[in-house]
Formats: sequence, structure tokens, C-alpha cells
Amino acid sequence: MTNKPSIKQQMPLGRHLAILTKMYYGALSKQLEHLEIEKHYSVLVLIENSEHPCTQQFISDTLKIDKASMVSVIDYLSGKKLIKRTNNPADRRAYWIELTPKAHLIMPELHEKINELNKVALKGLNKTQAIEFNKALCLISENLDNLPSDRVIINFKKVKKNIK
Amino acid sequence: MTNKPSIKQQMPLGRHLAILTKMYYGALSKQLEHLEIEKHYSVLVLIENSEHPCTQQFISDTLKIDKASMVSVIDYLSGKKLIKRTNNPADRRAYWIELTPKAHLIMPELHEKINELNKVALKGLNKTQAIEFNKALCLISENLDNLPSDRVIINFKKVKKNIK
DNA sequence: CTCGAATAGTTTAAAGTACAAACTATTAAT
DNA sequence: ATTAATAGTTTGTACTTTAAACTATTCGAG
Repeated sequence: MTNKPSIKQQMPLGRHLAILTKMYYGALSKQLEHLEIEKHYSVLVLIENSEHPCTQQFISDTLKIDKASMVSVIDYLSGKKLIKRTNNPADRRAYWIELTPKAHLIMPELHEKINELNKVALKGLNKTQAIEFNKALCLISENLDNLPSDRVIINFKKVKKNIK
Repeated sequence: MTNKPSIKQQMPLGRHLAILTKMYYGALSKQLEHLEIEKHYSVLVLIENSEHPCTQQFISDTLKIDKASMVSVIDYLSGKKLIKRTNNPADRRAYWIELTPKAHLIMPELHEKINELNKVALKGLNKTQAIEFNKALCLISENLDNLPSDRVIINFKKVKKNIK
């Protein structure tokens, strides 16, 4: 057999983030199975927390989901009757995205499930450490925000195998 | 106009991780533009750091890339002459994946670029905080590792738009 | 006022990505 | 010796992201 991991300390930051993201969403989708809202819970949470009506553009900017994809997400959540588009009388190009009564009904359960998962995920960190961790996430987020960046393109297929 | 973000403090953990991952890889792919190894740098780093020869299975397990995708990754990096498969005489089902001399040549540059980016990303955290942050990532990773999880399925398309 | 630029949102097409399932070859286990 | 398990591969399907072109509307400089 090969050696067993525990190389986590040396795991490159980018890959570490990718793995955590994947594991977190995997666990969450299990938790939220019956709600079938998968990773789009963050859209609902954003709308709920926002003091002002949200446009798709705003959600797009905040959650860093590009606006073409945003259309699909909004369509999906609309189809599940969790949000609705209402016209913004002041700007007929834009919609206001609002939670439906049905969404308001399930939000408490949603929060509960998320809190449960976070409790498991952050087990071993005390309150202070958890806050510090969150602050670090915010800080890194800001640091990276203004950096020039490209779309990540892999394109395995262009180079075919040649060594076996 | 809509309100401007800065809701980061309230950003749900999962989405926060997803955003960071995306931003980090975006920035990194810019840094590593000319190397064209995109996000697969972590495979090279893993092989370099590993004391024992790596099999695809081991890389797969460690980096949480499923083994079908692993084949593409290995093919790609092979095609770029950065790694090669060598036969494991003790088990003819398995390969040992090794860095080529070409890869050893570029590794210093790769580390340099990654360190540069990490320095930018972690700006504002002192050494202790950076270490604490990394520990937290490892801890969360372990906490989530043994959790039941599902594949994240979104499937926008099944529910078509009905409210506009 | 008005014409050109910018913006909100949509659609399409192309490419990237993940994963289950079936497959080969080989090794382990009873 | 047969059966189960493992390393790796292939294929097909479905999910996801993005660029680019598009409509409708609003903004803004002259």
C-alpha cells in the first residue's frame, strides 16, 4: 500500500479551499435533501438579510455568481415558489427579487440545518477562534477581490496521453 | 441603485468558501499563466512533498479528486511532460507517478508564485494568525471528512421559469 | 431634447467539470 | 481455485460556467 495522508498541514491553500468547499456543500446537500435547494440557500439568506430589495445584479455581485448563471438560479428558485420577481417601478429594466411566504415558512428550518452543520464543521474551535476564522475569510476575500484574475481554464482534452 | 455589499460578515460559510476558492484560483491562474498548469499545481506539489511514490489512487484520495477525473489530470500533466507514469513492479495494476526533470526545473518558480499569491491573500494576518487559520482549515476538513455527503446536484433546467 | 453609452436581464453555444457505471487487468483472500 | 477487491481506464450523461450577442430601458453629455 501507499502512505496514508495527513499531509493536510502542507496542503496548498487553493486546494484546501476547494476541498473544504466541496465537502461542505456535499454535507449540506445531504442536510437539505428534502428542500432541494442545494447550494442556492445563500441566495435566500442574502435576500432575507438584505435591508433593501435585491436585484439580480446585486445578488450576482454579492455572491460572485455571474449574471448569466444568476438567471438560471432565479428561475430555479422561482420554479420552486421560493422567490418571485416583482417589477421595480423606478427602473423597468430591473426586478426586485423577494422571498415568497412559502420561503419565509422554511427559513427557520433552513437556518437550523445550517447552524447544525456549522456546529459540526467548526467543532474544536471555541467562539473566539470561530470569529477569528470568519474574520480571516473576510480579510482574504477582500485581499483577493481587487486582484487581476482570469477564468480558470483547464482543457485536459487538448493534450492526449502519450506516456503510459 | 441597490445597496452596496459589505455583508461579508454574514456570508454563509459554504458560499464564503466557494467564493474564496474561485477568487484564489482565478488569481493563481493569472500568476501561472505561462505554465499552463492551472489548478493542477497541487498534484505536482503533492508528488514533490511525498516521501513515497504516489499512485493515482493516493493522489485521488489526498486531493479529493475522483479517480475518473484523475486520469484526465494525469494525462494532461503527462502531456506537458511534467510527470510520468512508471510501472510499479510490485503491483502491476498500479503506476507510480513521478515528477520529470522538467517539472523539477519549474518547481522553484511554482513555489515562488504560490508564495507571492499567498502573501497577498493573507496580507493583514500576522504569522500566528496565519498559522491559526491554516489549523482551522485542517480542523474543519477533518470534521467534515467523515460526514455523510451527497453529490451536489442542481439541475436548474428541470424547472422552467414560470414567473417573470 | 437627443443620441450614444451604459445597465438589467436574457438567450445561446461552447467548453469545462464531475461522476456513475461498466470495463480490463491484476492481486488478495478464503 | 474460485471469488472478491483493487488500480486504472473509458464512456455517457448531466451539471456548470462563461463569452458573446441580444432586448429593453435608463443615463448623461452636449
